Amino acid sequence: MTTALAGALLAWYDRHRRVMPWRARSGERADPYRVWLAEIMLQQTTVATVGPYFERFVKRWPNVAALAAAPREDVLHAWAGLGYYARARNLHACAKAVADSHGGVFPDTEEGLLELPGVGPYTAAAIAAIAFGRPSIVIDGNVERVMTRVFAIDTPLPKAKIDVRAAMADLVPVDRPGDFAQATMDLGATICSPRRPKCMLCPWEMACRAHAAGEAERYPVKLKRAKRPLKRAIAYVLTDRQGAVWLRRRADDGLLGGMMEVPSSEWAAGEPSAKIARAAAPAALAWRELPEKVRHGFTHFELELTVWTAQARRADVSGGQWVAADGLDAVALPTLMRKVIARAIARAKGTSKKRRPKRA
DNA sequence: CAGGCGTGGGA
DNA sequence: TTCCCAAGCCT
Repeated sequence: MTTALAGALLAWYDRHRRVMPWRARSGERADPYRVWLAEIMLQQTTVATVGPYFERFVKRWPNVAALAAAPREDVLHAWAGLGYYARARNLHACAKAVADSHGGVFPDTEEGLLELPGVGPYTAAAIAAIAFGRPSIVIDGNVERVMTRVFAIDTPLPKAKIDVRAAMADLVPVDRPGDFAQATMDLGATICSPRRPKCMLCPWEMACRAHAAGEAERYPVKLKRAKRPLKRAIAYVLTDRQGAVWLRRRADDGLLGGMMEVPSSEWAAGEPSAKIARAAAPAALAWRELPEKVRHGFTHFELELTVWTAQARRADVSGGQWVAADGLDAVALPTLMRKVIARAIARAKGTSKKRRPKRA
């Protein structure tokens, strides 16, 4: 059964369907591998950002078997810059699980999908609906916003998800669950936006209780977030005579897990003392401090790195690896580390004459 | 279960 | 500048 509400949304979706590389054309069956890959990439990440990454991944690894057979380092490297690197580690683990334990075929139920690494409640429901036509209830941030507005749900997030799920129970049309899922997310992304929602264009305008009360923007109700603390540290960029940079791999768990880095002192609240800076340096060398610091925002804190550079011989350090300047694009460097290295190399070449406005 | 976990863009 | 956010998952 399709309710009037769902019908109106699907009609809107049919008129405004957005073309995206991971989306099946109207009437065509979606490829579970592409749906899965896109859903993982889209977690907390914008469509615009994901686009080029998705294209590169499917071109290089056209199916789950190919991805499972790839060295993990290649996957991490291809993911570099996209953020939330646990996704990349889980992506590879998931591909191997599907290839090794499921005969190369994705589970076609919500419960089965939920067992896979990196696949949580949202992603399992989304794949089940979009790739397999299961009538699952798909709730992401967009859907939360849409539904808390339509039904005027005042419960603060994340608790509101319970109420949203209940409100949606009779809403999912069994004949087009995948389209319905994508339609509710598209509605949230394009019409029912966090600020200044375009209610006059919304297929649910007449039904929306928040809009009727003139307070759509008040939903969803959420608690205020604390301000992000600032941490500081020294980052050490060692180069050899040929310009190769000394890198090492971060531990597999935690921040930027499994990715490459330049060494740094402990990331802490205060300004690192000269003593700490020397003690944390990977070798006793003629270090030079760059005048411009590197700032980088993480989800829960802001980081300010002071960059120290030095020229070294390979015998000065052990462990890690030396990567030639023209090979840096070929390793799994997160954006933060690319910024630091770029700053150091620009400085070494004397090309960092970045003009900045004078400050009082 | 609250907090850890990236990044880039828009207001 | 600063804040918020964007198709969440894991522990």
